[in-house]
Amino acid sequence: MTESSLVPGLTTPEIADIRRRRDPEARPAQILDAAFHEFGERGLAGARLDDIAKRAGVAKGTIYLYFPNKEALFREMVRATTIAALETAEQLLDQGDDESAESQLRRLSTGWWGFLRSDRFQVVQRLVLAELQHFPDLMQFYADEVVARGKRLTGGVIARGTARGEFRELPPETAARMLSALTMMHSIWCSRRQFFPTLANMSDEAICNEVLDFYLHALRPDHLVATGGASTHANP
Amino acid sequence: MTESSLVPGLTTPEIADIRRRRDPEARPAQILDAAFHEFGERGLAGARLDDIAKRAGVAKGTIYLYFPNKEALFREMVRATTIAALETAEQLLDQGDDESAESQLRRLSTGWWGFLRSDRFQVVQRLVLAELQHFPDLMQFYADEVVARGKRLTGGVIARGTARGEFRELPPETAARMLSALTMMHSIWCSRRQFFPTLANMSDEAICNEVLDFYLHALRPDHLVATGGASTHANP
DNA sequence: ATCTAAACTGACCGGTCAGTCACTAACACT
DNA sequence: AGTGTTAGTGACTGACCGGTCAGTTTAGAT
Repeated sequence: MTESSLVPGLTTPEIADIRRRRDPEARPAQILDAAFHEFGERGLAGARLDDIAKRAGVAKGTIYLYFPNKEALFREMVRATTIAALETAEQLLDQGDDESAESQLRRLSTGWWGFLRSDRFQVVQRLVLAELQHFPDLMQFYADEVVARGKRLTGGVIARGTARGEFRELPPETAARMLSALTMMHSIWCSRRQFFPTLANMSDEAICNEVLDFYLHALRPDHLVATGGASTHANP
Repeated sequence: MTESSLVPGLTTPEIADIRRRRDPEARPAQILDAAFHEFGERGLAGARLDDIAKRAGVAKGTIYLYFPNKEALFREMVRATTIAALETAEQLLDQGDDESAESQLRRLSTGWWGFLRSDRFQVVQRLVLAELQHFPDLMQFYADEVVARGKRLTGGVIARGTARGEFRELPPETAARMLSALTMMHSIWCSRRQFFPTLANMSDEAICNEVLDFYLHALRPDHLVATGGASTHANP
């Protein structure tokens, strides 16, 4: 903006391409990206379209070329982010079939944890908790596509572990839900680390391991005598 | 408003007391109560002072007699609700010292669960997750007064259990945090029951028990052979 | 009855912001 | 160069809402 191509006919095509070339295909993603930031920071009511436009590097009017109104932009933002997040998560699906269920679960959970801790997911999670009650269809979408899918995946691994006698008898759905609860809540707390003394001086990885150790202990068959080993007792 | 006391001199004192008596002392609580509803529903930016006033049965101006502005009202609302919630929770403190740690923990957690599931707490929780990042001092207050206090209480019981050999060796802080994570996340999910098929047809009590059974299993000493018993396997 | 202070009211003001639209810029062709 | 089409702009509008304040009502004192 400060320096401009004052000699229109003379600007080399490359430069012109870079800074002025119109690329309508790219616009929606650009706007959604900015919306992601602003909605994440301020929520639906608090975010201003002017700010979203500024961040996206377009005029406010341009937003309305691609989205009918603020609410639709919000919906699309949640949808798009959720889907993008899912694609990331899906890459965890590569199964090591001959692994023990425990190590498979550890691998899966560690990947999942990385995903939970990503910026994008933190924002989506906050929005889901704060605002999605007013958008039942979005909530349903999220519940089906994120929650149910994740639960099915984890549940499968656990069922396999139970069948192999690695884990105790427990409905896979329940077991999966418990793992979800532990990891999701910890990921929420992690993003507020400053306020929780104990978490403040633990690394993300350490927290993930602590959760997993705890969780796997709860899955151990009653009759098995676990002889120490996996537990981490590092602490203040 | 529709029917009025048109004969001022004749209204009996009692009736006058009931419907027209001014009671300035009561106003803040009344307003806070309405604010609780509206902020809980719409968030800080989304709630309208006109609506809060209407719900409180006062004029908008009256709010400004007791609170300097919207933000202060929000802060006070969170503070007041948190404190009220704490007082409720504190009543759980009556200790049964000779109980087993397990049954004490169960009693404590069941009470705590009831608290988590209350309307007031659900709202506070949503607000904490959604907006308290913008109010670091409130967040700190919440972390210290609610989270830390709760953790200390639970941690104490667990430490006692560990000392008595009922529970395995595990930092009480960690153990308390795991219980928190399980119960809080489940209470959040419960308030969105419709979207989670499995939870939809479980009672609050059943969910609480499921969580506790799972949790206590994770606390069992490695060398102990638990012979079934407490697990609930009711399921679709 | 009259007066006063305190409590309360709600029309109003001014700033903010979602949404609009008349206009301009860039490209794609002849 | 000329013309049509598509993409993009940003000043503007009107609704909305936080905050104010001149005025009204009430409780109680005299």
